[in-house]
Amino acid sequence: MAGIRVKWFNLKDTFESAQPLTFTSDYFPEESKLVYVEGDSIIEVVQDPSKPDLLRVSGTDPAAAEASAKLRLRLGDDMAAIHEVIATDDFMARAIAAYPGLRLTLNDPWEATVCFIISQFNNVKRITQITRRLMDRFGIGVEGTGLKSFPTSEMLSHASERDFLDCGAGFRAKYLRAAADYCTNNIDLNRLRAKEYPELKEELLQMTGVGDKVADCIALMGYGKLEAFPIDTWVKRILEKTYFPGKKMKVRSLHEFAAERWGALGGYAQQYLFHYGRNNNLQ
DNA sequence: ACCCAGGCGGGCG
DNA sequence: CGCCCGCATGGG
Repeated sequence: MAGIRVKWFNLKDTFESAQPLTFTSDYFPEESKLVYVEGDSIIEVVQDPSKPDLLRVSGTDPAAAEASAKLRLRLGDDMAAIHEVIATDDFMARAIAAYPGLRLTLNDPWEATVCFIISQFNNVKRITQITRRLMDRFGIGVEGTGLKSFPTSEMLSHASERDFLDCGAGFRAKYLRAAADYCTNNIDLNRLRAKEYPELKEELLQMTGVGDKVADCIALMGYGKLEAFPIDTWVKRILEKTYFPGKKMKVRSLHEFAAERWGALGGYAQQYLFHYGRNNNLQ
């Protein structure tokens, strides 16, 4: 296994940045290893601290494993160019300097939908907990391992609200129930890949339990629409404190501000704001 | 005990 | 429309 050459990529920071990858896969710090399920096989990605610019990727089919890692970890992104565009001020420069290897990830649209429905009014630990229970209970085991695949919408369409409650979903159980039915019977999330961001977001907003923030998260991390700029409580607080001190801003205004400032790379700017702000206790 | 967490839908003015 | 409120659950 030759491995993949990377620059400005940090597996651990990326894994820890509260993306669907965080909720659905395992990271082993002592081995600097990410393990996730792709279809019916296991993919392992290792970033040895002594050789951080060479990723070792393994799987049943080595070529397919590398292709998967490149896609899901967005290894083709030109981070030097992205850093340059989103480093609009000192705050962003500090965020980039703190986590220069932080990347967005590309996740399955349905997985992203489930993860971010669960994420509302919730915390990262519990989002992970609920997601793992769903996988454990409704996913399909991968042969020779203890891991399970992420259940499809069809598989979850057979789950009851009680089942989701038992996984700890709380008031989001009815949203998950509705989404599983909707994505099985009324819409094919994979068919939305061809749509541009504004139209895609409109489609996603049709789902009960998917509002402005969750729709942007799905667009960004499920479809790779880099202009999407999810505004959650953290991002809102950080934007207000950094760019509008003393003011309380409306989400609508902040969307306009972000679009103006970071444009087509708003999603990356948001991920750096979020991760840096959250990990450095900026409020 | 009390507070909050990657928000959303519904109801009211 | 915009604003306000309740909401399940579990960890700090």
